[in-house]
Amino acid sequence: MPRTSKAPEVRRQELLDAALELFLEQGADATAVSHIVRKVGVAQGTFYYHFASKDELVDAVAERLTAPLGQLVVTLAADADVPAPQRVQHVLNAMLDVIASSQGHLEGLIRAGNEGLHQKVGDAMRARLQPPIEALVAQGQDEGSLDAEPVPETVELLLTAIAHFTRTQAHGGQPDRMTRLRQALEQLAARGLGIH
Amino acid sequence: MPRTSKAPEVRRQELLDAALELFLEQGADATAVSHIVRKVGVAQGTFYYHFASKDELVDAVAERLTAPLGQLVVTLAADADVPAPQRVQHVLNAMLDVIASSQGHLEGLIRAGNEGLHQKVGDAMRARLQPPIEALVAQGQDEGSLDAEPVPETVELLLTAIAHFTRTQAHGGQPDRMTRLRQALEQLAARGLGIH
Amino acid sequence: MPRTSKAPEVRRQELLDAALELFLEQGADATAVSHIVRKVGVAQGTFYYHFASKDELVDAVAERLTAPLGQLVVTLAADADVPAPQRVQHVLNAMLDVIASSQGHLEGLIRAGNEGLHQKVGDAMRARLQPPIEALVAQGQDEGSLDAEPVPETVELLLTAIAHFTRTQAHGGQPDRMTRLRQALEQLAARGLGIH
Amino acid sequence: MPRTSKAPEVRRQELLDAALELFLEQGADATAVSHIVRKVGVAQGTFYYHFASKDELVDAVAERLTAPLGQLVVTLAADADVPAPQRVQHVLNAMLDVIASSQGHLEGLIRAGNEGLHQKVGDAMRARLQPPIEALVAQGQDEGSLDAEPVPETVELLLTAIAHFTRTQAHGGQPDRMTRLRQALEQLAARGLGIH
DNA sequence: CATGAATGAGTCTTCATTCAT
DNA sequence: TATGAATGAAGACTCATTCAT
Repeated sequence: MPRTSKAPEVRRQELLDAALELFLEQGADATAVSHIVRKVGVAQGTFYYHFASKDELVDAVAERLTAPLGQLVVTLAADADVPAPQRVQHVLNAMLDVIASSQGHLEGLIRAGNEGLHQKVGDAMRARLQPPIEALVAQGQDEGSLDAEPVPETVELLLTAIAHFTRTQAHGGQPDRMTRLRQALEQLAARGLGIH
Repeated sequence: MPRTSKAPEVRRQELLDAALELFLEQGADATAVSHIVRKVGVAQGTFYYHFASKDELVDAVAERLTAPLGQLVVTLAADADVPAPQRVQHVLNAMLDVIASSQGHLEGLIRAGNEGLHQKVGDAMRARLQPPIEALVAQGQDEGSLDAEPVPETVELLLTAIAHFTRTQAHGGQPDRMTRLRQALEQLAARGLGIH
Repeated sequence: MPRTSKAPEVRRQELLDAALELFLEQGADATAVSHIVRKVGVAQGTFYYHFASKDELVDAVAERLTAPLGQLVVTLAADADVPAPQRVQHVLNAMLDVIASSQGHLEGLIRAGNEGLHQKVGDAMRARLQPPIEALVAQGQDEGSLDAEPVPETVELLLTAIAHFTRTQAHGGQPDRMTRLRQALEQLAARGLGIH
Repeated sequence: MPRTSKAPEVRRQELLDAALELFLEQGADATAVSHIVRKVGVAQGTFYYHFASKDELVDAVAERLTAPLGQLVVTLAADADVPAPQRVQHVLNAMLDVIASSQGHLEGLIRAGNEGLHQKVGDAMRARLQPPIEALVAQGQDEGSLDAEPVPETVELLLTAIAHFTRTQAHGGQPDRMTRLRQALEQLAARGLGIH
């Protein structure tokens, strides 16, 4: 009942935070708008002042989950000081490291009932990572330091392999299993991109 | 309201058929049990006489979608007359051919709201295809005609790449796009498995 | 469909009233939530805004049916100006009077299909009446003006006899039958408590 | 599918047995006809060949639960060799003994969801026990060895007290609690019937 | 006597969304 | 900006009962 007014971005942030937490705990489908507002301590209507629909919220959450890794990749992929083949390895290593250390979030993301969000995050991730990596590989291809024809599709396929790595990690893959999977992945990338 | 009795397998089949169709049209989540029975022309209770729950039905549908390709792969992968490396190519070709010609089903499968079924089919597919292909690759590895260490994980990753191919096809990928993707996939497989 | 907003207590009251009426008419089990909301003229969801479940509603109704008699007894049993034995008689008389004049409600309460509510009301009633009466009798016992060992259990049994009186009244017991039953009950109480 | 034909009474018995067991385990309301037939191993329709409705079955079960104690009481109450006041004590003792040793059945009977059956058994019990006991007390009253006016109603009230004893036992009353309750009950009966 | 597939009305409950204040 | 009561369609599932064989 105390009517607490806040700047729109702040409220939106609060709602986003609460939603993310709940989504990871119980799945996005299982999280009702009423849960979210209760957690934040605002009225049901308030939610719809800040988001047009629950769907918009889900998109925003997906976007947010995607940002950190995306930025990291962009940064590393653009590091002109490093030769393309090595840069690819750097990017790949960094990604796998981040993923390996994100089990917390990931576990929530793949829980039953979270298929929708899971898919959305996956798509957003792919869309975000494809361009910088593709550019990097294309450069290597041009220089002749890499050999991966056709470039876009090869990168695409490797990204799905990484997504699978992520999913496996999320499902609580055993350490040794993850190690072998990483080994397979790195080898597949190296061979697939013609890195020697 | 006229009471039409049929053998359980027949009714079950009818329900399965109707469900599959609706799932592909509007997604499994969006398809209510009531829709299915209406389509078949039986009472709601009849559904629950033949399936314990909607979930059981979804599983049955997933199983059904998965069976044909699964059997094909098993058959080809076991053809001892062909050397392992070639057999791998055969299997891969066959799979990609089947997928390329299945756009109808696939399109429905990946529609928004079908994430659950999509996931289930994907999992079932992976579970089904992994063993025969893994065995085949392992044999090649033993013979020295292939080089893919570690075998299981490498196969795993290639299967996810195939899944991505499937998804892309499902999303109505343009012919030239599909061609390049197929090219990339075949090259990735060949290199990843050490086929020369 | 015109949207009429009311204070929660008011709406809750309306729903409670409607529910009570329907429960008495057709039994709580036979009364669907849909009946109640139809009667009040609100949407189904409105019910669940005010009550967490049908069960909570039933409890609230039971509580409500139980309150008046409970308060009366508490008041009379605490009247220190009257000697314990007489006070017991007062209390007993008052209870039987109230019961005798409540046929309307009672009849509905014991109808077939209302066993659940009936039981709940009975239990609530016992829980409510036992303490004040037990205290009263214990006091008489201490003073030596009553003789009822063991006190709690004796009171308990007498309360069940009263419950039976209530049930009989509810079942439309004939006046002369009720008279004799009351006579038997008063005598049983007097003798059982050692009142001379 | 093997069509096993049996004498009607036998089948009825089987169904009755299964039903009783299930009722005590999970409550009569919670026990579907389908559960019962499954347990017996017959088809759904078979049930309706032997019972007109589920309700009739419930009645039959109630009747059956009621029989043993009923016969015992009839026998004891008619034992002309014993003076009425003592016979009353015998009957009371026997009843309480039986009840005290029947916890198994009783527990099931009062479980949540069994209110209907519970009520029915209670009513059947009262109807069965009232006549012989009333006759016995009336005889004592005529002889002048008892003093309980009015007889029928006094007996009625005592029977409800016994029912309460039963319920308490069923609810798993602690031994000392049961002892006190029994003491209170015996005293109430003795005093109420004017036995010295 | 028995089968068992079919019926269909009915249950409680959930939840994204709206709107008057 | 915010409130919060109200909406209403929709959902999965249960179960006593029937009936053609």
